[in-house]
Amino acid sequence: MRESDFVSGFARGLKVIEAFGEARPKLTIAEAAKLTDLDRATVRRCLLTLADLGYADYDGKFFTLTPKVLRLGHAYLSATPLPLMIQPYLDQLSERAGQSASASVLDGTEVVYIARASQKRVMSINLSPGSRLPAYCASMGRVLLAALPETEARGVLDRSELRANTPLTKTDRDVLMDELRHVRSEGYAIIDQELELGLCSIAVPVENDRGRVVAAINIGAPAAHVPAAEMAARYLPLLKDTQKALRLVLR
Amino acid sequence: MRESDFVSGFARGLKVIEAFGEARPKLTIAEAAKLTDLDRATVRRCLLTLADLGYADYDGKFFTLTPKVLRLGHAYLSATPLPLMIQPYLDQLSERAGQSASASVLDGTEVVYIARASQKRVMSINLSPGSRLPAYCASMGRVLLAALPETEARGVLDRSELRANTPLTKTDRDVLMDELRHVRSEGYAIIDQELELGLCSIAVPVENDRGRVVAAINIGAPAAHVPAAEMAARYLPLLKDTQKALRLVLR
DNA sequence: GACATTTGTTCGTATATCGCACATAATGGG
DNA sequence: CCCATTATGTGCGATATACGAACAAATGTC
Repeated sequence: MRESDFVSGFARGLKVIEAFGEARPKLTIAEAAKLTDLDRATVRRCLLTLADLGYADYDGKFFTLTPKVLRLGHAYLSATPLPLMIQPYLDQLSERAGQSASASVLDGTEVVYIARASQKRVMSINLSPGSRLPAYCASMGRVLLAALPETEARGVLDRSELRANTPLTKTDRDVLMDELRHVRSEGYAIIDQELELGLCSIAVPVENDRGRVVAAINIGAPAAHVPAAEMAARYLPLLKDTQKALRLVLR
Repeated sequence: MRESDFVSGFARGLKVIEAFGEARPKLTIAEAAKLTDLDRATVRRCLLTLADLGYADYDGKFFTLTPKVLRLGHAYLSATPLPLMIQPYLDQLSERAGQSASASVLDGTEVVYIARASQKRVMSINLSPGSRLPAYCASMGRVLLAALPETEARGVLDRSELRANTPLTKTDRDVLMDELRHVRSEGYAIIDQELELGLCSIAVPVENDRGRVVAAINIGAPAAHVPAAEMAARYLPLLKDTQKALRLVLR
């Protein structure tokens, strides 16, 4: 691609949108400029553009995103067959398991939730389509990383900031690579409170009809209710059923 | 705002993202150009920019969005406390009712889903955060419009294209204004197959602790299973409970 | 297989945008 | 209340981008 085929104004604008998030519901021009590392004048123009288009509100001091930005994510969710296809299977899976079930894909070092069927809420973390978790300590992340060639998986881990979210979190890259090999041979991954104390999850890859891994699905359960050791016995058959059904319908 | 404070390259790019959707998972440059009414060369630059940033894939012919675009919508969902706060209540509501429950806010003439807890799939329409429905014929839309000053509500209706989605759809603006007054006095709205044949729904407003309406929640059910006349008796108490709980936690 | 049509790509130029520097306005501590 | 600090707004030259047209490549039609 030639350099002139790149619209930097567009790229800058997207960066500004992403500056909003978690702990930053409202931003001033200067804050957004710092977060995006762009010139204040540029950020200002982007924010005013967003406001003009109805993607943001401006009270003279703070900018806040409006629900209209959901159109952008929705463009993906409704345009991509995957979330649409998976959702009903996820609903059924969640119901049969009596626990929350989710589906995700890998994006860089993170897993991105593309669909979710939640049972009662057990996690402190709120998850919805678009939510992201670090891949290295999530069950679906392990499964998706295991599906990559070793060198690529290693690359992702190298780029990941390996934090010990709990005392149980595995943070050694070599240990994690061993774990991925284990996941690959077993066909599923179990996370025992590595992300959050009290939470276990089990995931399997979702393959299309050509055997390519296109996503992962998981079931999460409170450790108090379902010890990690029991996760496989209780939920693996259900997950495998869903996996099998999906393989037949995903092209 | 001065004209020079508008980044048209950014605006064009966003338009290109929104060109993807429902029936358009993959677009060629020419298709996207037609849909956005932009020059082919311009669209091409936007799409190549998206691909370069990882928001899109390009196989030489078709462009498809990647899960990375979910970051954009997620910037709103995670930046805005509302969806996060509501989700667990919605999950509980859905479970108790045994039907899908949703939350939405008003954006122009449409309601935008900000959270959803789906039970088995009963609707032909696929709904997820970011999905939009015309406000005039949706239960949450009625409730949200009823919360506006009369003149504003009327303004929204004037700007709405009132289509008769089914024989039961109310499309007369005066009839709708009467309906809004009724909704306001009763504190809930029921839609009997006005959006889609076979689908009923009931909604109540969600107020914060200062009594301001900040969203709406609803329960949808198949008309065959739950006639419109029974909606209130079956689900209004549950909705009112949730409404009351939310009023206490929303600031 | 030749022709018509559509689609993708390149290029020159008019125009819009960027980033800087400066002006102005708000904020906050002493 | 003043001054230091930080944030916002604006004019301008250098630079990047959009447009339209022309060309190249692919696709579809007969």
